[in-house]
Amino acid sequence: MENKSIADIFTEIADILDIQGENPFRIRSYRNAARTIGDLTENLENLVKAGGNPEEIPGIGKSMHEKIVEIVKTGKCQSLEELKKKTPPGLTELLRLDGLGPKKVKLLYDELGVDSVDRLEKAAQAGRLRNLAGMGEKTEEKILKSVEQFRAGIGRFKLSIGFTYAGALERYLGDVPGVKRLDPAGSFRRRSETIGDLDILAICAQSSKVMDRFTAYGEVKDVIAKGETKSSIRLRNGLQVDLRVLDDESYGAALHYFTGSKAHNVAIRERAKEMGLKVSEYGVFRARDEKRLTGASEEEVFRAVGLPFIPPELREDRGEIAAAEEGKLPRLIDLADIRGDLQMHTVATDGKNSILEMAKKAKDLGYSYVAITDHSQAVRVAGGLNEKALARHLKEIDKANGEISGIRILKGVEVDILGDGTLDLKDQILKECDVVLGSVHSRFNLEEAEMTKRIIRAIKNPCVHILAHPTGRLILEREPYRVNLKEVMQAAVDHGVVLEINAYPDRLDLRDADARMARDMGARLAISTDAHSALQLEMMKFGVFTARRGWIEAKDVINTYPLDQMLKFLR
DNA sequence: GCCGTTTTCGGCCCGACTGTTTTCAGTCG
Repeated sequence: MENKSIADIFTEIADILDIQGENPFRIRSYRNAARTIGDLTENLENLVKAGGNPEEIPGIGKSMHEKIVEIVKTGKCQSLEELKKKTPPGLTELLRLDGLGPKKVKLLYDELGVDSVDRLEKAAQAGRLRNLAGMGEKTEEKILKSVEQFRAGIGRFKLSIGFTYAGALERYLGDVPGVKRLDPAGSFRRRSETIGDLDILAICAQSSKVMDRFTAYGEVKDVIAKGETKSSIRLRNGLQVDLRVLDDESYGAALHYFTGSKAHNVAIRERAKEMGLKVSEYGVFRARDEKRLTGASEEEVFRAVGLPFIPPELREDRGEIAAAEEGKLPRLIDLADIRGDLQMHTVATDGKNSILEMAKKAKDLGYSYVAITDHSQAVRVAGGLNEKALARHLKEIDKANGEISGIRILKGVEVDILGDGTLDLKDQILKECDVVLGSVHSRFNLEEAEMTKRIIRAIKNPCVHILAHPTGRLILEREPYRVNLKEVMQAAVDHGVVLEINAYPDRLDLRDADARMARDMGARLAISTDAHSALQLEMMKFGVFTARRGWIEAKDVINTYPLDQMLKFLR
């Protein structure tokens, strides 16, 4: 049983309770629990079976504990089954539609028997929604649009897509006269691995000018709303972008507010309330007389509630407020701390550039070392190398080192971990490499115990330095394979194997919360791009973002070390 | 349903916008 399945059950309970009009705070408890469980590294089923106590997890109390135990034991949750009897499960899907909340979903079901997206669409097309209380023709139109949107399957976007458009829009809007500031906020600013939309904040003397420019952007498909303070557009690829124009004096409060996360904001506001303050997107106010105290910068907002500045990547209500209060915020790693890149591919296998071209680009990025790590033979589609071919390739690397100065090219390989946990190449050739990455590219469907055993066997091989993309997931495309990550991490710690944060924007593997757990267990990390072209070496920033979201400091990451120290660590 | 250096009971963030309304409910972030 995966944690995600347990979290999904709690989310469904929350959705149904919402539709039934239950106590909103009870609903929030379920949603909070679902979020917390989704962030856990440790598998709850294993924890329960090992006699651990889920109630030690914040937001999990007696009732949730009992349900978790029940779900782990029976695969089901009786409370949810009871709820489903009264409210058809199809209704929760309707909640995913833009503009539809619990009240309208209930109304649609009670009055028209709508219990699916299909039926909703038919009812709307037949003009049967406009007669319902609180609905009219416009609502009907909006719902039809939402159905279309839903069908298009446009949900979340990888962070890298956000970068493409945030950058383009900043350049596009930046030269509008009167624009003083532009800041993308939201999950993008928190460097969340996926984003639902893009929020851009601006200070501009004449807001209508920047709004006009914004809604005329070349990639616009629809203008959803256009006003003096807020406009929304949808791009051709489905991404919604909001632009808000704000005042100087409340800019910091707004930036904090629109950066979120929602859970972080709630926690900050609760804290403010206890201090007799009120925090909103307009500033920090004294509660008793609404006197405005501050709000021009984020630093001021944090100071007003007695906290140092909390970096956006940490604002997930994962303990950052307590840490800030105790002066124990981590000194997060920066891109500038990175001294080398320890995974990349060349034309020898499935890369686009030569060894030298990769090294030159890395040198331009300011690195002092790179490891060339082409695939081993098992990865046939990539033209993986056998022992002979790798031996030749290593000679090529030696040669390339003679043709470039100012950067050291390390000899490496990404060797496949075969189904039984043995490696795809003989130890003898692996020993000639400075950097050996072990990774899984096949047989993703093993049972958890078998996969765990397989990977740990590879970790125990003294030739392996780094476990690459440890969970095999592809964001929005492929779930991680089933593996007991905590056991893998412990094995890595015990055998001095480094765990990778793969910076490829489709992977980001380990993910943030898991990297944090690994570090807490004493593991070292490597942040590597897995670049298949010279240009892709620039993706390092995505790995650094992930590390920052995982509370990682430079000292936890071996490719922030000078070459000698890094090599010493690998050996 | 969760939680507690004021509390084991009584709290639980805050405001804008939209569309439908004669004063507001619902949704969203």
